[in-house]
Amino acid sequence: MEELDHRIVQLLAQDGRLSYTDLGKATGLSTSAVHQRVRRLEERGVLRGYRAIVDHEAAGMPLTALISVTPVDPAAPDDIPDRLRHLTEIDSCFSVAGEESYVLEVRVGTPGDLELLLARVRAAANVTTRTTVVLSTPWEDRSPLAAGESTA
Amino acid sequence: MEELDHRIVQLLAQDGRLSYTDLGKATGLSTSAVHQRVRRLEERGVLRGYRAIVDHEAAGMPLTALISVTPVDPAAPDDIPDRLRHLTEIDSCFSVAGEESYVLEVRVGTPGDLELLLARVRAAANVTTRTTVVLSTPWEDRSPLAAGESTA
DNA sequence: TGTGAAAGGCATTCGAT
DNA sequence: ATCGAATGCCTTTCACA
Repeated sequence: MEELDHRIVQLLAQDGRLSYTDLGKATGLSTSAVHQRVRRLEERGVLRGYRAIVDHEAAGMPLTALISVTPVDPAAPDDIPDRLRHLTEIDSCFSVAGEESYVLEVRVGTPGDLELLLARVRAAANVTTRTTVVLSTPWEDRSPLAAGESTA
Repeated sequence: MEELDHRIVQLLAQDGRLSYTDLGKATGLSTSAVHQRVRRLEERGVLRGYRAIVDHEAAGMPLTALISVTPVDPAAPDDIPDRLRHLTEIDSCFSVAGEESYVLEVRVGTPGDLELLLARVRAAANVTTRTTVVLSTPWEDRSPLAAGESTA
């Protein structure tokens, strides 16, 4: 990825609503030039979309936890993500190397909600769980970009 | 939070670039009414900003890992997040309950980069680490919202 | 890839309800 | 709180280099 595109991605990762006009000023390109570059970045899948960042506390989901998941039956076909996808409290689902198979990042309102969620996770996917409660989040979602090489 | 605001937040969490016009159509409000509500949600801190979602692979950071961090000296004052903040590969930093003190979500380009990052984490914060490599990510960042209660 | 201009849409403000 | 209208700015497209 070229330096100019890199810059554009970086700026949009910080402020997804930057206008093409401002993006042009920031990069020294014309409005239509940045517009074209952004379109291409979207088509290539580098820019996968735009989202509002919601405060979890304000959204009524102040409790974050990490749930490590192990299948009860290691011989069963692994469709665990499919079995868990309907649980909307699961923010992210990672398949991991290590003792456990998956790590789930979840958001709930209360410890009671977490207890219920764990029961639903175990029931839906036939797994055991090990849960780590998040006490505070010094920072989150900084979306790092590679420094300056080409991946053309 | 009221039902209408909830809906607005949900829509913007999915598409942060939705126009107020479209938001109005989706909620049955006028453009200026949704505009005012969004402004208030931003002021209250419910909507914390807008970001472009960047594909990690395309951004040159295809390797994700979770690093559990334990202080070498439990008596030392805990300024670990401050000591780690400059490491831009760290996407998120969670303070957690459990055997370890923090869990870091990191993105790097290669296993070699991960090795270097671990050395920098240990040196910067005087900690030991336990690393879990992410093999694949069935999904990520769904930003769940509380279902339907009032938090006015 | 880049530019600049033209057209239409949208954000933003305001007075009224 | 909501609406509808008015004004600029912005997006989007197009002809051209």
